[in-house]
Amino acid sequence: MEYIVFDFEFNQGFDKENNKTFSDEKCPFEIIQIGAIKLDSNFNIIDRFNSFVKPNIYKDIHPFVGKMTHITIDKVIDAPSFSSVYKDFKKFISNKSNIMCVWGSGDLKELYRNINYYSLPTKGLPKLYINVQQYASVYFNNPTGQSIGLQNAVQMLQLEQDKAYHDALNDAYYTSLVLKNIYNENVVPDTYIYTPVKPNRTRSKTSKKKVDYASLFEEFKKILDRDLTSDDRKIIDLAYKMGKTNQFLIDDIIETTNKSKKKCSKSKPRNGLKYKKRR
DNA sequence: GAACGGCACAGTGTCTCTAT
DNA sequence: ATAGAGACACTGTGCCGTTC
Repeated sequence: MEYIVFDFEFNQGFDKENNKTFSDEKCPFEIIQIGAIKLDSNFNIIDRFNSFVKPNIYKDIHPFVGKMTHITIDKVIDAPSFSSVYKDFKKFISNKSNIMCVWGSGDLKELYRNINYYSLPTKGLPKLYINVQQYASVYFNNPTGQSIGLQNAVQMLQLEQDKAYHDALNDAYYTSLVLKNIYNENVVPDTYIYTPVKPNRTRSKTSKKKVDYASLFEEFKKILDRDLTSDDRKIIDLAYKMGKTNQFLIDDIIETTNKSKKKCSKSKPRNGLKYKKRR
């Protein structure tokens, strides 16, 4: 039994004319590099895989991706197609009973999404996988819901960092080091079941509600029977948003309605202000 | 039977983090 | 920049029991 630790670099669509990111719903992240490390059962490196993938969905490298990964269009333009690299990658995996190891579950999801996009067969891909990030978060006692980054994990383990991050092969290498260092009997492979993201679960920009400030200010103008100053507008805006949080409702008011009382007893009280400015 | 409250649960929105 | 996950807070809804 061997471990296949892998990592991908992705590209996204970028509209140069309008300076905007766009995405194909079927495949928002196109794989442009596959890097992998093969480990034996004692976590010794026995093989490596590294290949760029010629972009087909998004023909240019997204500036954000280019800046972070240092991948330029020149590096990938003559690279083999995804189907060709995928075929080689499956050869590298070699055995269906090997265990796939990945930093976060996102890479696996995107792998399957890319495979589905090109209608390629998944037969031969191992079903068992280890999400190293998940186990690392537990290992470092990260608060629930807060997953640790790869670089942080490597730093916390005081491992040598002689390779650049955000390179598929290097990141796979660092992931394999982390796995080797945190591995214990509690680290058990899980079965990966690909579930396509339901479009209605993702937040759509069109359904997001906006505050009708014109009507809101007009209403206050009528109530106060005067024009509003810029300070008035700021206060109204803030009060409107804070009001929606119910943060200044106190027990006495809550007890008047049983429904609210129940809700408050069920929910943990928050500390401090509930209203925060959005990023 | 209608109205209401208690309760449980599903759905939704927000925040914060990660990934590229 | 966008996408996604997980935690949490809150809302809506349906079922059931109680009261009038």
